[in-house]
Amino acid sequence: MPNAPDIAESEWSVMEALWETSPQTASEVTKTLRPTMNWAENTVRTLLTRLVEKGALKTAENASGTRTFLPAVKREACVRAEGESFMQRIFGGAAKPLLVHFAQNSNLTAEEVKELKKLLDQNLNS
Amino acid sequence: MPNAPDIAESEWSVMEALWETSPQTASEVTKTLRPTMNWAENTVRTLLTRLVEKGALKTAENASGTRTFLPAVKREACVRAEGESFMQRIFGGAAKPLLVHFAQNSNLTAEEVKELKKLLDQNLNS
DNA sequence: CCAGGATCACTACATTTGTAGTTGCCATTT
DNA sequence: AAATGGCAACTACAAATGTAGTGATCCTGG
Repeated sequence: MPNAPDIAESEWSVMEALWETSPQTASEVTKTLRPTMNWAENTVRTLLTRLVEKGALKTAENASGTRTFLPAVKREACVRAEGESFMQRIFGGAAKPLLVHFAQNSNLTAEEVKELKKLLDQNLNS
Repeated sequence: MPNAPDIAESEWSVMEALWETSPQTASEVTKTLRPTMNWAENTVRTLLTRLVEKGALKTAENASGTRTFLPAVKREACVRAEGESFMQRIFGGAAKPLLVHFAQNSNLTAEEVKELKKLLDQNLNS
């Protein structure tokens, strides 16, 4: 049981909302997402249900007895899993070409470059 | 029309085979992929057809009049598109967090770290 | 007490993806 | 000529995804 279920693209937005703030009821999540995704409430409910089935979310009840949703998996774990899979698919699993690609295709500020270089060094010493 | 069509995971293997060597006939591609993906030839043909529909591949004929396939889009463009979309989905479109993530989650050799740092610097000066 | 909004649990339905199978046609091989 | 082997064009079909709609309940304000 990989503790990071497969999360589809639309589902990811829902997860983000709950990683950001939880627990939330279905309608709260809907409102949270309203500005970005203009989804019908039922759409959000479907996604929530699927995520619970996948084990990505858990449910609980709030004071008023309404069901609320909260993450059952850590964001970091899911990011790692997605990242792994992406790296596998596109870069044959190798981190360096991936880093090269993004390093070359991004406009980083001098500040960011500095931070990244520091991180790279730490990565070595650890 | 973004010149980089959406390429699914299985399809990606087919594309890789053709970016590596092209043109190839359907059965050649099948043989090329045989070791990794153990696909029936019809499976490969289906993927090839879909990729042609998507505009990711073109066809031509070889000397013996058999249809051959070859990329219609550059690998680099597709990698960029996939990368964009991934960065968008998982890191809200920001390159730095993405780079931080992969820098931290990869075991790079001292050599690789050195190269990457150099790249980051170049990225700045350009 | 009754209507209306909130919740839930189902159902719906087109696309995309993964993975083939079936059939028809042609050129080659006994 | 009949059978065989490739190749092409369709068809198949289930699971996953995106995006809802419907019907049953329940609680709440008039």
